[in-house]
Amino acid sequence: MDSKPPRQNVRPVSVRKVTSVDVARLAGVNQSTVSRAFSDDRAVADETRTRVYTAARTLGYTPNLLARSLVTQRTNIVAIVMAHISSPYQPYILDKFIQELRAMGRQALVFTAGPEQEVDDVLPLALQYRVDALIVTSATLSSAGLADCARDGLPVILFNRLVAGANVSAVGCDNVAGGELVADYLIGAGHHRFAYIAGNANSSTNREREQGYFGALQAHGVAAVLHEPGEYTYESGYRAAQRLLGRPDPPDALFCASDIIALGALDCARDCGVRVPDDLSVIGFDDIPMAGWSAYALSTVRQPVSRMIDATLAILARQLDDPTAPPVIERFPVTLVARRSARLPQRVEHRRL
Amino acid sequence: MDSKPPRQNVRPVSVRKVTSVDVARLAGVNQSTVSRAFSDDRAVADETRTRVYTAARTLGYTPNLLARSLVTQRTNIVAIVMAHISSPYQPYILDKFIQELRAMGRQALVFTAGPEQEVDDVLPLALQYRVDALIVTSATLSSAGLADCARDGLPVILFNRLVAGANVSAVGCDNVAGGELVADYLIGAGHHRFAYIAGNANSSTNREREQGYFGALQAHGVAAVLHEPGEYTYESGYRAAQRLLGRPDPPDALFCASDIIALGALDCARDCGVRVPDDLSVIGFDDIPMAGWSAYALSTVRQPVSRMIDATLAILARQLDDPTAPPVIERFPVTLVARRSARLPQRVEHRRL
DNA sequence: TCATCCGGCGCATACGTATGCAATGCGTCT
DNA sequence: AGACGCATTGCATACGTATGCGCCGGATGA
Repeated sequence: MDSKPPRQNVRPVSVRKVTSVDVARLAGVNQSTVSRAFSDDRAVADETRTRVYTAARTLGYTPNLLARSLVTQRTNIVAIVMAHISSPYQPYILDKFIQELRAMGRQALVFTAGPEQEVDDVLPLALQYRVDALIVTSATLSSAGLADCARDGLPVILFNRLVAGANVSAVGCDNVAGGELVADYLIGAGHHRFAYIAGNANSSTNREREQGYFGALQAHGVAAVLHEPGEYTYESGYRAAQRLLGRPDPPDALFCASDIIALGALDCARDCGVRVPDDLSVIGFDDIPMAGWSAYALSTVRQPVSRMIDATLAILARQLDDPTAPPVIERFPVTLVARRSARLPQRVEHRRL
Repeated sequence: MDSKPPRQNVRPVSVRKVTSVDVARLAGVNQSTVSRAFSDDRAVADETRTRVYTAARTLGYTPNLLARSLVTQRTNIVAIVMAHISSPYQPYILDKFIQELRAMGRQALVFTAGPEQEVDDVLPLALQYRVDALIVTSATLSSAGLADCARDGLPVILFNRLVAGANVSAVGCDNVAGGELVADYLIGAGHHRFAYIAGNANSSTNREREQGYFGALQAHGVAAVLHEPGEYTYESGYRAAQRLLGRPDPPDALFCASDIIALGALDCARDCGVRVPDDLSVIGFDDIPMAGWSAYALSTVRQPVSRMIDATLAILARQLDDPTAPPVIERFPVTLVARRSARLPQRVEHRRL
């Protein structure tokens, strides 16, 4: 009775394409009923539902989310655009995002911007897949593409980044306050010769941390501060520290734009025979896991990453729910985690005596 | 003349859904021509093509890859299933995979298996999105789901993992030889009391490395070897080292199943006042970037990661090209990178004298 | 000059699912 | 008893693109 054309498939391997129609036929129902049974539509009798499920199981049916997305106009896919994942702060964030998104029933399509690549280069790719939203962790100062996306109703959320002009949501920490915290701490510890190793110059995080640090130092009457350019890598931190420590007038207090930079600086100090924190205090930013390792015991500024990620996803959910919701900018407070890479401020030492 | 029902959209925000039909209308051609113009089908005149392109640009048209995938039966999406990305060896791999996949014109849908989650749990999700292939980096000994996938013609490639029984492709390094290398090296350095800190017990990498290490030691007549269970984390390595160094008969040679474990062990030794490598030699596996940092200078076994990833993608391309291609298993040789965390073998020391 | 061929394009249909609407059957209320 | 409401299901169509087939016109060959 099966009058299908013989030998349609050339290859013996089962090119199995079980559709809801097949399931419907086996279960003796209409395709629409199968669809309803699988989209937890309550309007289907329990008895029918189980019949559909067993039929689906015997056939090995899996709903095709692409087809579903085509009609529902929702892919349940969120694009995550990052810079190099390699930098050790990113993977933790990425991991958490993926886990949480899955708990929300969404998947993550991950895009990494190459070394010289801008966000705008990978944006078209993401749009082609009709992702529901965009989470951007990549460092960019401005992006016409992002603004376009937001204007078209596609939720865009910047994580730990700020894009000038674009009317998009953003979640970050108070980088300026973090820089100020570090300055106060170092001054309180009685330091006199200050230095800063920068992260990527075109990133908002670097700019803000630098601004807070320099501003607070100036407020305390410190005029001259050494400034070394750099990027967010271990090697960059190492080399910048080499330049600083090789000077005739090396600093005794060093703030690094991120922990990974600070670790490089610490290793350089170690290799140069500079004692930490006796000769040099070093403070980082981010509080990555390695900062707590006893080889470094890096004093650093901690951001509430978990809360920031939760906030990001909350905004995401809201925007997905109501595309007309206005963009939100949330900043979280930071705290200074004192470990052993920086001298303790005087007042703390007094208290200890 | 436009007789569309008025006020279809409630919200003022442009719910722009520009389709190829819209572009076709503006360009004065048929929809199929637009499709051809965008799928580099040569059967379209240059003049027409540019007309289509300009029309698309003015409308802000972006091809809908979901719809395309529905008919072409190809999504150009590859699923990458990982364990925790947090472990510092994974991000580098992930980053490289994503970059290379994009160079191939494919995107990565990343799934992370939770702590207690098996690959089989996330597999259905991946299948629903009709991914073209599956790259699995997660640690699993056996998986019925993977075998099913492979049987259904979906290319599955295991990276640095081996799944018993499943007839799937795999790329890895020679973990057994690596373990042997370490054993020979430590014996050559004149050590007598050996220990091993294991990674996750149910991972093939751990089993193989352990097997090579213990086997070579036995071949050299070493009978008793301390064995500490553990998992692939810094903390686990730290605690295992604590247990080992707290013994009345602590080891003087330690092989850790991975670098991240070794770093924990090194920090524990540092905190315990055990000198490395004078009192204790430590060797890891993987050669993650941190192994080269001067705070650790970890001697370790290096795998040719780049070549392994390239091989993986080559297999992928082949299997996508011809689904009937048989599964391949490739193993790459490893090398021992001698740094300063382990005593040098005697013969080298002799040569130095 | 006519037959042939081919590049270029339109027409129609398929991909797999969701969903509004209608139809059916059953229970309940007046 | 008749009307009405509700639950359940089928029917038909839409989502946006790719592609086989056919048509047309111009170029080429004899």
